[in-house]
Amino acid sequence: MAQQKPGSGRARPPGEQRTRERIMEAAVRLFSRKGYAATGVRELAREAGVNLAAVNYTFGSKINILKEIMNGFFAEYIRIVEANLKGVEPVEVEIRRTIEAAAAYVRENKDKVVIGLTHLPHDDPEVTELKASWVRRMVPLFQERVADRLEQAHGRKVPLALVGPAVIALISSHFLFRPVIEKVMPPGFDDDFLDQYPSLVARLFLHGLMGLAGQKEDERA
Amino acid sequence: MAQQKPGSGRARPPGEQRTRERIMEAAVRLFSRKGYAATGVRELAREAGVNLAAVNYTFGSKINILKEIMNGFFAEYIRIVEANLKGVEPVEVEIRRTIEAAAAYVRENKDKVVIGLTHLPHDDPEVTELKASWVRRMVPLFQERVADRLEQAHGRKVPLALVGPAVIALISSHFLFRPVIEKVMPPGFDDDFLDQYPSLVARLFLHGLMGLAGQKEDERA
Amino acid sequence: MAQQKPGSGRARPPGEQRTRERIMEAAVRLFSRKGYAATGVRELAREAGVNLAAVNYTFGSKINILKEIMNGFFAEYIRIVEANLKGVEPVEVEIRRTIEAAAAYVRENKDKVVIGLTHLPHDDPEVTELKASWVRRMVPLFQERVADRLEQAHGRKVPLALVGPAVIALISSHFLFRPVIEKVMPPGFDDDFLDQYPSLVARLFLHGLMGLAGQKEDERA
Amino acid sequence: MAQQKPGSGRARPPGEQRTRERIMEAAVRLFSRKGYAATGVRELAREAGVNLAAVNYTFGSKINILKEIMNGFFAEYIRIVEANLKGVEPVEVEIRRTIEAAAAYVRENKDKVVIGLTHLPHDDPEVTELKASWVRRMVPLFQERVADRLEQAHGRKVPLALVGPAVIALISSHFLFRPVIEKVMPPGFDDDFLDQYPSLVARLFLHGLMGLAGQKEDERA
DNA sequence: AATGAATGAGTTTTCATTCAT
DNA sequence: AATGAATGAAAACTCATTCAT
Repeated sequence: MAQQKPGSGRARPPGEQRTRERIMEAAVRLFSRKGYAATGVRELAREAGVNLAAVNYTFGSKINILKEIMNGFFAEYIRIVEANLKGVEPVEVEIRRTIEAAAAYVRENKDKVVIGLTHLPHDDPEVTELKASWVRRMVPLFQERVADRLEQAHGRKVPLALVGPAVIALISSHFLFRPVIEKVMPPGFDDDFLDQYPSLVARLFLHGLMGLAGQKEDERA
Repeated sequence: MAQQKPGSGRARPPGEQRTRERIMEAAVRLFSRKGYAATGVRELAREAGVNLAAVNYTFGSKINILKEIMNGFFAEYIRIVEANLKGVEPVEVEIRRTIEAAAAYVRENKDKVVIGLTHLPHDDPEVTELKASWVRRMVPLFQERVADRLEQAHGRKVPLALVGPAVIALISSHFLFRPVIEKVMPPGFDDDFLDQYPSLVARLFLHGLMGLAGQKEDERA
Repeated sequence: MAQQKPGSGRARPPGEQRTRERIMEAAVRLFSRKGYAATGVRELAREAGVNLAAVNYTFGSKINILKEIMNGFFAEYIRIVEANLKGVEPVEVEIRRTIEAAAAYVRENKDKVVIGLTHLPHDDPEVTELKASWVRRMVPLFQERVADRLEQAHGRKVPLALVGPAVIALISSHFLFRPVIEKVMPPGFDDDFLDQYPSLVARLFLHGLMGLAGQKEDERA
Repeated sequence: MAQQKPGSGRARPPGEQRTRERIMEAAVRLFSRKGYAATGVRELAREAGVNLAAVNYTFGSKINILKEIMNGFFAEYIRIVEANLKGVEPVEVEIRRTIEAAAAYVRENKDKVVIGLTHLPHDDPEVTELKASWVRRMVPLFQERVADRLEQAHGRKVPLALVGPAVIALISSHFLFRPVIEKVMPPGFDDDFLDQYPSLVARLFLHGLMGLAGQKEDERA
């Protein structure tokens, strides 16, 4: 029901098979601007330029669209982490590269990220479980390839419950506040800011992480 | 339809003027768990233990409850910043103290923070403007008391559009993911994690900020 | 409950006893513009500048305000008819004088008239009965002092079920359409139209009535 | 709240596309008895025998039903006027024929007429504008084909702001008061009254109009 | 495969009225 | 005598979903 048969050769106007894609694009746009709950299926269909019934016909139900968006986002995120945190180069180098890659991805997929971060269906067990299952895959990854190696190198434990959420929030924070930032900052402020974004974010986080892992000098706080 | 037998006036024991507070508390709880849009006024009234009509009677409309929560959160946040970033002690000391105070506040007001961070009425101009007006007050504060002083001290500009959102997202990130973390981490993982939380967060961010402001050594990235 | 004690000498700010009057005035204005059902008690209280509860406190219920307005209008209308249709002068003269007086009253009390004419509570037995009881007083009046005398003089019956409603509708018609007329006619169109109004209306109706009562010449129609 | 078990699609026997018509009929009945504002959508749906949501689904909103009724009434009214006031026969003949036709239409469509006459949304600009736009089409029609010709023939101007509203009010007046009349008159009073109605009304108004247009004998008033 | 018409359950908000003070 | 706070009921409308075609 969620998987579409691609080349069924039906007598439909060509280029019209894109119903599914158009709905997805509209959903990403709308969910990220108004939130999942505030977005109606009618509005979604209108924005996508498809028939109202096509939404449920294609995805089975509204919630499946959200799930698909989230799965796409988390899958790509974890792919980036796995591709860069291979454990063959120095931790610092790998971490920096990972964050830069993730930040670049986030920069190009602002909307999906905002959805993944802000959706709060803490009551809907299905969605919470979906999120949890992805996080369960990330925890050992971070534990082995970041936390353990940092502890070995610098002697301090870094708490996963802090840095795990922190990376993702840090990377996304600018885009989470984008609509407000645009109202407040002078136009053109980000002409090259976005170019530097991945590198800036990586430096910010990497230094923070090192500070967390290392130097005992700041114990009294 | 011409003769109506309506409600019967006040019913709960007199002196029970807590209606407003009870609605606010219920709203903070529900909005932070399900999001503003997904929370119905009915549910809100039930959770608060007040009459359905009391919600609109007291607040005029649902959106005003959200506005009040947000105003409360931002007002306190800015109060903390102003109280700690006075410009009399070394920047680093002030920054650390500010973040620790903010993190402690966030730890005690998880729900309000989550609401302020995740609500996405990027279409509702009133709410976006509310957020923007608070941010407009913060920008010069951060500029003068953090960015400028750091530039003087270490010679590098720190981009406000990055670090501004970053602090707030960093401080809140753990609580943003809390429901998922609880499903994934072993029970009891945070017995003293929360105690250390403000200090950990402060160290993480402060070192990151210093890395951003200082050492030119990592220019190629 | 509907009757107020006028000079009770209470220690209230002077000139403030006018609550009742202010509500009545506001009601006449609003009911005539939006209709009884579309006018809310809150709006009424706001327009009158009195407390919300004062409305029900003073009048017992919203419907009583309407009844009072209607009673006032019908009472004055019947008073005019009785005062002018005394049966001592020629019918034509009396009819003309009656209509002119009624039209003058209507001109000065447009709002009340519009209310009396347009309110449609055909389901609310109380209001229909109120209207009916006034009409029951008018029927014999018109029968004896107009219909019978015209029949004697000109030989034809004039149907009361036609001319009774007709007079009142005719007299009021201009004001019933006023808001539309104002949009359609050039400004200033009625600078002296309203002065002539009673006389014009009287002529229009009187001639019509005579045509109805008299000359057999137009039998085939 | 995340999984909803909603409605079950269409239920009534297929080919029963009468939903729209049934709603319209019920609306005409109810609006004319209780007024637009006092008629609830619930009641409307019940009376029409359709699902509650069907009302808004079919018409978009309650006000559109009213607009459609009014447009229908005014369109037919103007059609009658245009068909009969062609300017080829003597004015008197044409006027009489027009009024008789209009009165016959009104007699068969009492409810629509009552709605068109009594609805008072003098605040709702959309409805007032709708009325105004129809009246704007009538004004030149009456001016050229009635007022001008009468002035030529009898030498006196007839004020459009009086006679325009007057015809329509006169023709409709009996039905405006019908519910009251029925309570007051003896049963059976109108066994042939309604047959004669168009001809009576035409005579009443035509003579009135002539009186207005002609003989200077009653100048002092 | 695709859709127009419909559905039951829900939404937020407003209603006229009441009553303790 | 007057009113602020509250009430049950209903208002108009929208929801995601369904199903006959």
